[in-house]
Amino acid sequence: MAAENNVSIDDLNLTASRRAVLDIVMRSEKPQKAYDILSDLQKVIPHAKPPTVYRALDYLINKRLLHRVNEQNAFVACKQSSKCHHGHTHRFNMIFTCTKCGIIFEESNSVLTAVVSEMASTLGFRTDSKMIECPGICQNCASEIA
Amino acid sequence: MAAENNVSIDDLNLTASRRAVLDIVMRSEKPQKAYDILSDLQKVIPHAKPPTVYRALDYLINKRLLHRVNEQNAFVACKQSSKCHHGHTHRFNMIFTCTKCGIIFEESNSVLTAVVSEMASTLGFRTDSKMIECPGICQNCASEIA
DNA sequence: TTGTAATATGGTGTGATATAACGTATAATA
DNA sequence: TATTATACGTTATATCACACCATATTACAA
Repeated sequence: MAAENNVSIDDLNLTASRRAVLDIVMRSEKPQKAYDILSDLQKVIPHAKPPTVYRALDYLINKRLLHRVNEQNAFVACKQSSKCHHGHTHRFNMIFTCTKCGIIFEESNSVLTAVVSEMASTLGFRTDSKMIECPGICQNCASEIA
Repeated sequence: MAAENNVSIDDLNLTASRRAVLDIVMRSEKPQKAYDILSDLQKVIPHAKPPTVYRALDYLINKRLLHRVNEQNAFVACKQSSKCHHGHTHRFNMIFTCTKCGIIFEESNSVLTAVVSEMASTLGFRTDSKMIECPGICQNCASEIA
């Protein structure tokens, strides 16, 4: 397969499909569904199939560039990784997910990190991803309901 | 439909299928998948179909008897509800989920509750379910890998 | 330069998860 | 009784995810 156009920085092998998937996800505020990503991807890589997307997503998640939002079966750019590498990766990030509109808020917090770390270690539990999810309703949707 | 066998306590309308689904989920330590629940359910209600299970699950989750574990697409009995109603329902419960074996640990903690409540209210975010998920690897699986 | 291992991709198919839609039955109540 | 709300039966389909096998590319050692 032609790999002349790959970009490799920082141990990152961004092939055409990986770069395209990363672009698609990063361009959106809200988490993107795999098959929506596929539709967009096919505009650039017409022969792309579901495995094309899932492989790229797996790779990018492993590289900590994307998160999977389990509550939505969807994928979003990692705020921390995309902005900087200021050494905050040991912190826990809370993802508040709106079950109405799908908007998410990703927040890091030292007290959160401390308490979750302690709970996990008490259980002998290893927490690799440092991503926590909390479902709920965002302010916007809450006001529309009321 | 015959509803003579329904049990209604505490505003709870436990029809045959709901009671059976609740039993199936409560009998297991680990979260149960919907189609596994369906298989078990069909031993009691042979004509049960996927909607039968999902309707019962929705109902039981709304009544706070079950949780959905998003990381696993599976369902588990709520520790708090099944044991008692000691007024701890305002607390946040963390569900640590092992991505290897599927075991979960549900823990409540006042510091966690305080910090998450504060983060949520800063964002104007309403957190109804009070369930937070944190994926990782349990001690057992971690030792097997090593 | 050839062999080989590691990685990435193409393409097919299918397993696993979830719900829409429509009709019917029952229960509660005006 | 008529009306409404709720629950259920059933069919079909939508959605999500990956196993599998073949092929292509790269890097590197022999």
